[in-house]
Amino acid sequence: MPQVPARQRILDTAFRLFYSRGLRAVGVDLIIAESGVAKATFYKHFPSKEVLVLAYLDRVDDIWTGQLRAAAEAAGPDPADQLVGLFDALGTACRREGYRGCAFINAAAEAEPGTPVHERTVAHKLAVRSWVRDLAAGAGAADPDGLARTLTLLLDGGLASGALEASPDAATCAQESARVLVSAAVTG
Amino acid sequence: MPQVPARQRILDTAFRLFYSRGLRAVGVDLIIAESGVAKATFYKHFPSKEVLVLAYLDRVDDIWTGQLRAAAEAAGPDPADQLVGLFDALGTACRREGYRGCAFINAAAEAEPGTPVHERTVAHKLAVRSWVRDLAAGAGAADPDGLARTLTLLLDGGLASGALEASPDAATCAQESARVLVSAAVTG
DNA sequence: AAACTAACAGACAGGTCTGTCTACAATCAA
DNA sequence: TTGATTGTAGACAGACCTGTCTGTTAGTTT
Repeated sequence: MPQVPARQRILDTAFRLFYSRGLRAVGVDLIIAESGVAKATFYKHFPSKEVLVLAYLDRVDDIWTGQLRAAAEAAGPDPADQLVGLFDALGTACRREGYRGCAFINAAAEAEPGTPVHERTVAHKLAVRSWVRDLAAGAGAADPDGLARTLTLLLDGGLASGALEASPDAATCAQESARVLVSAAVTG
Repeated sequence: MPQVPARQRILDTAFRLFYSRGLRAVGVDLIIAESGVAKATFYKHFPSKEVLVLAYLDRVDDIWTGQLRAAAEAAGPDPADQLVGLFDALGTACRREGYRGCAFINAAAEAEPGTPVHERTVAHKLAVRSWVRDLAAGAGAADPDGLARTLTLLLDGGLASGALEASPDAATCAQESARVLVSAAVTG
């Protein structure tokens, strides 16, 4: 009896390899070898590589969304504080060993528009922005939509920059700018 | 006598295909076929695919840097106006047919850290930020470094978002935020 | 005990990738 | 005319890709 089920081992390995090396750079043979699974087992759980990629993206979505919400809630009950606090998740991510930016942005860069991978990325970004917009509305922003757009721009910029230089300066800078923009949008 | 030299045809084709489909998705055979060139000719001008990719990135750097400077200068002589005006280049880019985001960010997503392609991307982003910092210093910002960091975050965020939804809302929103942040950083 | 399930091991097919190679044609300068 | 340059055309090698297939082993259920 395996300590960890085969499906889980495949997904764990895929998560690590896809994120650190990219989708096209990692073949199923490598995932099969590193997860210590038989090829037939792999294709039983994931009928094609694309299915595995989508499962990987779904897991990333779960994790990242959870981290954003946790960071926001840790900032206290005030939605305006939460809008600033969510950037703590960005700082934590940038500091993490092996950080390579946003898995969704990276995936979209390898997928053509209209493909499931690309659309999953669009859906993820829309969901995050929608959540930020709700916070902005709760904070009493004059233009919740605009504020959400701006803050997600900063967030995506920080995610993209973090992939290039591991310095967390971008994250703290994004957070400071968020503080300025939030207070300007709420009081104004 | 060919109207356009072979080297130019190869580079033009590579530019179009690499940008629209990604580096790994486009093989040299496709570039050779679409540029109407013999394989030996291709490898005479570009000893390896990576050399061609770097030449592609250099061209992107030339074009994008030129567009940023032109947009900045079109905003007038005041550096503070130029810091806001450079976002016009982002709006123009997002509106362009077949826009797929920042070629450098996309390239970095497909390249491992430490590779020439990745380092070329880092160098490009540093060069842009250095130029923005000079503008910020000229505008009399209290913290030119921080302002440059913030504005390039917005810029990269806009470039990344634009790859997902073709709407130019992100660009105008980024510009409005830039206006707020610049005036806050200059007067403050 | 027999049947079923899940997993293992790995050969195989058909395709694509990069890069090298040979052979041939056109142009231009000495 | 001869030779150098630049190009075309395409076969080829060796590696890697995804996905299918056969066959074996171990544990569970009936």
